[in-house]
Amino acid sequence: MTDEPNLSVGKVAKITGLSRSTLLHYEKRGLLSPIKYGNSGYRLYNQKHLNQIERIKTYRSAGLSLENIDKLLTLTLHKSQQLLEQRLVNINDEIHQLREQQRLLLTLLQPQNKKKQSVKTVTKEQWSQMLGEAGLDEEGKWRWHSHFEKKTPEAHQDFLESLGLSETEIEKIRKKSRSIPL
Amino acid sequence: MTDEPNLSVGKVAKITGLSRSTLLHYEKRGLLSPIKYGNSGYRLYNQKHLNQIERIKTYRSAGLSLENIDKLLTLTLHKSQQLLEQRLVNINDEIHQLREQQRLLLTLLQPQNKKKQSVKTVTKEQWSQMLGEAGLDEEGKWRWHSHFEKKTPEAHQDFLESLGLSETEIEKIRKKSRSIPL
DNA sequence: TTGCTCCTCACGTCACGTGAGGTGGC
DNA sequence: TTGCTCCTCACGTCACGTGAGGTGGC
Repeated sequence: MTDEPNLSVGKVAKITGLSRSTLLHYEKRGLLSPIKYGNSGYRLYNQKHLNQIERIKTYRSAGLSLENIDKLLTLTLHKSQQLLEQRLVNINDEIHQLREQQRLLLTLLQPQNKKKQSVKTVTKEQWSQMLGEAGLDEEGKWRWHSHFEKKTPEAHQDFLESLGLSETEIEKIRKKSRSIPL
Repeated sequence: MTDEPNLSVGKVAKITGLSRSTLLHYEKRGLLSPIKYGNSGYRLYNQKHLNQIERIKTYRSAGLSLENIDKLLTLTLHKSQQLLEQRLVNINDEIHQLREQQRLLLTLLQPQNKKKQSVKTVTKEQWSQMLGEAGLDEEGKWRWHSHFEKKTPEAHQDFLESLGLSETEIEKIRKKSRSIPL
């Protein structure tokens, strides 16, 4: 029950699911400071180290860099939140980039195959058709756009981008959405 | 009008918008073979090289690795397509990972701020509400799910994931979607 | 003594960027 | 001769992985 260090790297590696080299890497980066003893240089870890490792793992699985994790482990709560929020923004950018890459690939593949042109993506036409089949007429569709735009404008932009529309086309739709009285 | 090599690295860099080091890097990786002349070792590029560079740039902006680009420049059309399609699949995986990271970050930020919990993401409730406001009743919403599921099942899965639903919840919705007669 | 775990370098990965130190052409 | 561009290494980045070569504990 005491917190005496009694775990070797190998054991910690097994417990945490990380590799030995990863553990040593975190140590070199200053994120982890196990106790060394004797002239053999063996490392010993205790429960606090395990907790620290779990925190690091959580942050890593959110895609944060070791540099930022280092800050998160020491900074104030407020600053930490800013870092996490910054990461959220970065993720949005990354997703946008990937979507653009997808669109480019689809145009590159276009000439040859027309059948499965949209692997997992939906086109504007398909979307419109589905809303129609569900029972919405043109006016209903615009009411939907309008609510979407009013409630979460950024998500609306995001959604339109996911349909592969150009910026000018998106702007048109959003403009019209805003002009409709609710 | 002949295709004599007459462009130096610096000029090619300016024309293509790539850096000198990038050009040299592509050369080292075997993607580009400018002509060297004299004992000065100066490189000269011609129009064919410029075309090659444009192809490389296109593939790079689709997120392909230099290794795969090397293959794309030599392989058969069929094999090339497979590589591009593989990249499409990878992108989907990457987007899914980023979405999971977003969800994790939101839960990490949750305790403190409840107001802007969804930066650019829409929740299931919001979505349902918007469809309702546009004029769809419960039955209409399920008709919509059903068409979505039938037309593009993978995109349906993708969409539900983007709302932050759990796998089991998604499976429930898709199952119900499939059971509705169109 | 035999395994097993541990240790410390050091180099490789990926797509470049950034110098350092030196030479060629106008 | 002065700039300007060019050249070839070589090392740094990011988060580790993979040995090599050697030592400590049961």
